[in-house]
Amino acid sequence: MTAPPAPGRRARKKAATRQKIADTALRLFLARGYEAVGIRDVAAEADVAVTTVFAHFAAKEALVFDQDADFTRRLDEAVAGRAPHEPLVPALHREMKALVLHCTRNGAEPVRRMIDETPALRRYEESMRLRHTEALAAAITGAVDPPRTATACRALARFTIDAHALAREADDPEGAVDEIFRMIEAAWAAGDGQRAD
Amino acid sequence: MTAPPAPGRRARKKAATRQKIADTALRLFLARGYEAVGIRDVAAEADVAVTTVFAHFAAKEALVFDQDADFTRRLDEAVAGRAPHEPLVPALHREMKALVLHCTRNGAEPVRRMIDETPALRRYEESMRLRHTEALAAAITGAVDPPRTATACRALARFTIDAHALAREADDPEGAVDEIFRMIEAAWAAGDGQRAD
DNA sequence: GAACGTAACACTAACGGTTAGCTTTTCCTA
DNA sequence: TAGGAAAAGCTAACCGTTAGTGTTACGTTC
Repeated sequence: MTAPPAPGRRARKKAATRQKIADTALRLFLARGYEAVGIRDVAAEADVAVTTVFAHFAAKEALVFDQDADFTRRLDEAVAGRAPHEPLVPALHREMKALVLHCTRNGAEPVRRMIDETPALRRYEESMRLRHTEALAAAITGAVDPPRTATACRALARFTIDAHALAREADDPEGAVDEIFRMIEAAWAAGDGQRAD
Repeated sequence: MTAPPAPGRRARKKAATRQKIADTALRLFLARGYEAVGIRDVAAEADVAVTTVFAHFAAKEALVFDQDADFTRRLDEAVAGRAPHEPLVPALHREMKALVLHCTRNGAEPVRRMIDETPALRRYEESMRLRHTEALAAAITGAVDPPRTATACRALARFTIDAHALAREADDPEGAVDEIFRMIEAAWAAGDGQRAD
């Protein structure tokens, strides 16, 4: 789907630079603390110019959320690419559970702790969720049959993304996802009396 | 509850300064655009020092969201101060409808349009919602009887705040609140099989 | 394979939000 | 009325971010 056709030296060097920046940044952040490390520190340690850092990452916070880029894509596929006549909510449930498992795996705890302790990173994560929510709402609106109201579709999108946020903070993330999706299932069924205008 | 005991000249002057800053800022923002107006412009036009602006407002974005400060308080009261044995969700529904009405009243459209058009303000609003969500979750957890799981309480808090966000973007805000709360009611009832650990 | 177009990167300088450090003014209160 | 403290001012800087402008290295085309 997103297969690299033929990387080429230029593309490989670009990817390597990006990776070096991300690795260096994460290492410094974990060693000295996110706020104690400046962009200029990262650039110097990675041996690149400050402008190069911003050519690869839109903001300082984005250095921390490097691998979460395919969040939207995976949810889109779970919605649009599900088996014919497979109900919508269980498909979201399944994919969300996989995403939560992926985010709570071993090795991610120090990063997660740093995010939880840093207001700027929490804000950034929440703004990422806002983007994910809007993308998911569009995917749901286009994929639900028979159609539902725009408000119901956008509510489902928000509730689904909420499940991710809530699960990450819960003691038992997997169990939390299941519990929340029981609630979401009921909510989705409750609005079923109404059809899209 | 938060009655000023005896304002005193100092407190009055402080409030006046704060008000002058907020009014000046909003006027300049609406006249020239949020991003085109700097903090130094606001300070100069309000005839105060830059540091004084930040003594009253935590950030530039907070200048726009001045009156929304009692959001948390109103929801808290709706939860904790509701009539004995009044169910939780209808109380939230009622208060949220009032809040949405208050935010979509005449006269607020230019500000709302500015917020919608400015990414920094949208991000800030979402981070305010994060705070509101946490406060509401705590209030719900302490007020629900018989107790429910922590996850269910926090989910209800998030869904409630979602209703606010969704309603503001909907064509018919009041109708959207009603529709979403039908979903929330079902979600809350669905989790009722489980009790707090 | 030589020349051209361009993507990636570097460098400098600045802008704008934000804060620290310190002084001055103004009010409260003992 | 004197002393203390809150409020506001001033200066200077920090830090994330961007614009402007070259410079290098790769890809492509003849």
